[in-house]
Formats: sequence, C-alpha cells, structure tokens
Amino acid sequence: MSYTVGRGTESAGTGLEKPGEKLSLGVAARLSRYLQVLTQARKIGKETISSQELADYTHVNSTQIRRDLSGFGKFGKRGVGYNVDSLVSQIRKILRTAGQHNIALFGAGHLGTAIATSDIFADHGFRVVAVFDVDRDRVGTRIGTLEVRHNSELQIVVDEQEIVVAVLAVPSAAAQTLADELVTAGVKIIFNYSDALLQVPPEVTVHTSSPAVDLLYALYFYLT
Amino acid sequence: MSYTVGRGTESAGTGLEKPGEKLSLGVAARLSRYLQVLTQARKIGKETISSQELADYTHVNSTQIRRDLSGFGKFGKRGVGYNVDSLVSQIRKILRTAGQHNIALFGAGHLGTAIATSDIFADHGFRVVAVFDVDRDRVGTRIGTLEVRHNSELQIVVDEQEIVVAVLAVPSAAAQTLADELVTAGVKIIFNYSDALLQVPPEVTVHTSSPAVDLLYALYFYLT
DNA sequence: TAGATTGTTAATCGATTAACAATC
DNA sequence: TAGATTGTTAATCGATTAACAATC
Repeated sequence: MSYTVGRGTESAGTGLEKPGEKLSLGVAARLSRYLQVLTQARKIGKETISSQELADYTHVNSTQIRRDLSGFGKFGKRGVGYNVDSLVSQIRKILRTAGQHNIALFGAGHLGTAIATSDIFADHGFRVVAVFDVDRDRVGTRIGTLEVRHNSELQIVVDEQEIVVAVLAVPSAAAQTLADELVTAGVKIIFNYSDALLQVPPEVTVHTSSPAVDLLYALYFYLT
Repeated sequence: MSYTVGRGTESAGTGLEKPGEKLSLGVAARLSRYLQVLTQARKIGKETISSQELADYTHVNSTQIRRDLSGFGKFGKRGVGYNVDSLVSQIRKILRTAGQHNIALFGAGHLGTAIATSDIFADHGFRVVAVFDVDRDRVGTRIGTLEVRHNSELQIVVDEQEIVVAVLAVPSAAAQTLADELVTAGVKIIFNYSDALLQVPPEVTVHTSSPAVDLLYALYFYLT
C-alpha cells in the first residue's frame, strides 16, 4: 500500500502467466511473503511444506497460495507438498531478485547498528556495503566489518557500488535533506525508518516503516 | 496480510457503516495508513489536507480515500479538503484506538534501545512501560527513564500494567521460548522483530516485521 | 491401497477507478 | 463568481473461497 508502482495487466486465472508481464501488486506482495516464511522454514531444516502450513504462517488462504503458485508452474507434489528449497528458488526467479543487491545505510546510532549487525537483509540477498553518519565522532568507527563514513562521500559510494537502495535510520529532522541528496545521487528506493513524510520525485519509491500503525491495526481486531 | 483476524461483514458502498460492525481488513489497514500520514502532517503544522495530497503520500487512490472516509460521515469541506486535526480524531474513534495502551519491550540491545527511545510508538498512543532482558549485565541499567528488568518479572508486569502488546527485539534463537512465556502470561499481540517463525495459539496475533521482504517487493517494481 | 495434498473450476464478494454533480 | 474538492454513482476488475477431481 505504500508504493508507487505500475499496475499488473495479467488477467486472473489464466493459468501460466506470461514471463514478460508484470505481476499485480497483490501477487508480488504475497510471493514476497511466502518467500519470507520459506526462508525461515529452510533455516530450521524443513524440507517440504504444504499450502496449509504456509497459510498458517502467512495468514493467506491456502487455496490462494496454491493458485498463486500454480500460475507459474507445477511446483508441488500431490499428497506431499512443496519442496522448500526449490520453491525459494522459483519465487526468487519470479520476483527477479535472485541476485545480490548492495544497499547503503544512513545513521550509525542504535537503530543503524542494529540493522547493520543483523542478518535480516543478508538472508534475502541484500548486502550493506556502506554505513554513513554526519556525526564526526562516529565517522571512522567500525560497525562489524564496516567503517562509518561521512555523508559527504555519498555520491562516490553510490556510483562505485551501484547502489539503488538506501536505508534511512536517521532522526526525522534530517530525513528530508538526506532524501534530497539521495535522489540527486541517483538512488531509486528509499527505505525510511524515521517518521518523516518524504517528498521525492515520482521515479523514486519511498517505503516508510510504521510499526505503530501496524500495531494500531492489530489492536483494532483485538478490541472488536 | 499477516494477521489472524475475523472478516468484516459490511457490504461495500452502503454509505454509513453501522457502528457495531467490524471494519474489513482492507478498510482498517487503509485507515491506519491515513492516520500515519495525518499524524506526521500535523507535526509539520499542516491544517487541511485534500484527498489528492493524502493519495500522494499513501499511494492509495484519492477516490478510494474519499469513499473510505465518507462511509463514516461527512468529514471534508468541498473546495477545501479535510481538517487534519479533526480527521485524526475521527479515524482514531473509528479504529477505537483513541486511548493509551501500555506495551512491554523485550530485548535491551541496540534495537530495543532504539525502539524505547524513539517516539514512533508514543505518537500513536502506545507507551513503553517496561523493558526486559535476560542478560544480567543489562538488568538494572537504564534506557531513558525505564530500568531494564529481568524476564522473570514478566508475569507481574503484564498483570499490573494490563499489557496486551509485547514487542520482541530479541535474537531469533530466543524468540519462540519468550513467545510461549508471553502467551502463558496472557499477552494477545506479539510484534516480532526477529526473523523467527513463531508458533502461537489462534487467539494470539503475531506480526513479524520483515524489512527485507518489503525491499524485495519494492525492488521487483523497480527492476521491471 | 488409503490418506493427503495439489491444481483448478466456478461462484461470490470487495476493491478500484473514472466521472461528475454538489457545494464550499 | 470561478476554481477546487468532496461525496457518490456505476461499471469493471481482481481477490477470495469452497469444493473436488487428479494424483502422489
């Protein structure tokens, strides 16, 4: 719901989707979600998974899961389920995100440090290749294997490392200025952990993380 | 997409929704999202906002925004737009989350500290009333105004502070055990920042934060 | 074989959108 | 008034679900 994207054009229920066509918003979102669960399931050693198990974890109806998957091929085995490893590969192929992607992280405070040292991005093929901060006391220190660099080096790093994605773990007050610099530098996707409203040109995508809003939503269904 | 909830029963386009009825998943999600943007807009001093502006920020179609809102009353002024303040109040009333809610935070590492010291939750009426950790070195230290407590005090705090929501900023390996304890203690909503797959009874809601999956999704639309 | 689970159909329901009269 | 924006209609499209034959 928080993306500027094209609308898929394939019609529903046509069986195999044409490889050249864009996925609809909903299908892409669900496939991403299956991937998340499958990646975790693989970590704990699960070899096969049924559409019902996937449904329990993702809260997507099991029929819809089978329908989503069968649109791209016959990945399952009747009476058995889906092979976790091969389904991960298939979905990555469909989402065209099988490769590695370099990302730049801005802000070396608690949040930035937490992000840089976790493996949540690494598990999905994203590699944090640079950490930036404006605080001269932080510049030069190390987070994991990375040395914190000053924001002024932004353009060089974006060019050299072909950075498309920037993750913002900076105070709200600094977010818009930084976003402007990132747009100028050619970054296309901004993942915003601050609660600032960012203004960007239409070709740039902003995703703002909003845990409190997610909680409000969950709470509504608990309260009613 | 990641909640276990009932399905709304109101039919579409019936005008004013009956106050006793549950919102559909989609409507509740969108209203939450409007609320996020409105809260920020208010922070920067915006007094009125049009459905088109809201659409630009939320990427929800402006017609749908007007339709969503008009289902609950005539909140806007033709030719002018919506009053930000009053719209915030109205949506909070619709979502029945106008009050304060106490939440407990687990994990006093970098991520936990970042969450406890930010105001993203406070802005939406959530108050972090307790921080827990299992590390004896961390127990007793302070994060902001809160003293870090040991997990063994969980049950007492949940009862005394009427905690319904727990936020997990702990390592994946510790998440399931903690989730079990939380379920026993009577917590109903678990906001999971680890990448563990949590097994909980059906009456408990788990929301797992998955920034990497959100990125994959955004990247798909950039690459195609 | 017997049980389990996929792949697929058909029917229904809600979301989405363009368009425009009403009105501030 | 003239311009802007809401509230609402009508039409279309995609999501959702139950059900079940196919088949591992």
